[in-house]
Amino acid sequence: MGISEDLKQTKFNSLTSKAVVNIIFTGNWMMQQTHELLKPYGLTPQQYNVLRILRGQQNNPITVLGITERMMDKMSNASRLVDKLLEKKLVLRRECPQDRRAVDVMILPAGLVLLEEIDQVQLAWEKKFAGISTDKMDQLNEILDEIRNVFTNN
Amino acid sequence: MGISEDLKQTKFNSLTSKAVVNIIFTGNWMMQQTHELLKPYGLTPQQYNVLRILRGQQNNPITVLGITERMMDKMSNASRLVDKLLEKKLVLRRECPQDRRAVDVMILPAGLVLLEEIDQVQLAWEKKFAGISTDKMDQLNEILDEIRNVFTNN
DNA sequence: TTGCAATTAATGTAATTACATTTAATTTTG
DNA sequence: CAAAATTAAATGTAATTACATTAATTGCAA
Repeated sequence: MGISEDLKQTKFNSLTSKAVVNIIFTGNWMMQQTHELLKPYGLTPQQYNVLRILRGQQNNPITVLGITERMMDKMSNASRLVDKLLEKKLVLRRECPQDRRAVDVMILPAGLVLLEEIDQVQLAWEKKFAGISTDKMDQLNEILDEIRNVFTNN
Repeated sequence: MGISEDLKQTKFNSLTSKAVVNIIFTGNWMMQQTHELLKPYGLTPQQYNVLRILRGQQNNPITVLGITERMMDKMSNASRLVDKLLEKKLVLRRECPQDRRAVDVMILPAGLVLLEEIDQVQLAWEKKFAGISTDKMDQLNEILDEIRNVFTNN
C-alpha cells in the first residue's frame, strides 16, 4: 500500500510530484494520528506542541514569539493557544520584566503531569515504528531536511 | 539547517520522535509553499487538490465520496469544496443517474485552463528539487509509505 | 531628547474545519 | 413487500485558522 493506492492515483508526473504529495499526505496522516492520541487528554496537536516547547525550556520562561519560532505549524496563533492552556490551568503567563511588550510563559506542574501521562502513550505508539531501521529513519530525516533547504538557499 | 535548527530544539528523545516531528513539520511547510504558489490563482490547496482529482478522471464524472477518497486531507469537506469551485464556475455538478443519493462532479474547460496555467508555475517550482537525486526521492517515497503501513497492518 | 520605525502581543473578522446531525435514497433483512 | 439499516451528501455549529489591524513598548537616528 503506497501513496498511489492511498489516493487511488495511478500516475504521477514525476518522482518529485509524487514525493511532494507523499510528504503532505503523510504529514496530514501523522497529525491525524497525533490528534487521535491526544483526544482523551483534551489537547489539540497545537496545544500539545506548545506545552512540549514550554517543558523544553526547563523552568525558564519563554515569550510568545519564542514559542512561535519553535512551533511545527508557524501559522498557528500562539497567543490564543496560550489562552487555551491558561484556561486549562496548565501554564502561567506574566509580563516580561526585560521587555514590557513581551509576555513570559511557563509550564505549571499540572502541565508537566499531563505531559508525563501523554509521554506514556506517545512512547507506546512510537514503538510501532520499531520495525523500521535506524538507518532508514536517519535517511528520512536527512532527505526531509535537504528538501526544505533547497528553498532556504534559493 | 536541519529540523533541530528549524525548531530550535536541541534534543529529541529518539530518531523516531525526530522523524515524526520532521514529517509533520515538512508536511506543513510543503503545504505552505503550495499555498503561496496558489494565491495568485485564488485557489486554496484543498480546492486545487479537488480540481486535480477531477482532471485525473479524464472526462468521467466522480462522486463527492470518490473525491474524498482521493484527497490528501481526508478531513476536508469535499461537499463544500465543490460548492466553492462551483461558485468559481470551474466545475459542474449534477445528480448521479445510477444513484440519486450521489452527486456527479466534473471539471469544466475553465477549470482545465486554470490548472494548465498553474501547471507551469508548479513545474518551475519543482525544478528547485532537481539537485536531489532520483534515488533519494525514491527512498523518501518508500520510507513514507512504509511508515504509514506500520499502522494499516497493526 | 524627540519622533519615527520596528517589535511584540492581542484582537477583530471572515473563512474554514471538525464534528454531529439531517435528509434523501438505496440496500438488506425478515 | 415493508421496515430497518446503511449509504451519500448537505447542513448546522462551535471552534479554529488566516490574515489584517491595533495597541503598547522599545530602539534608533536626527
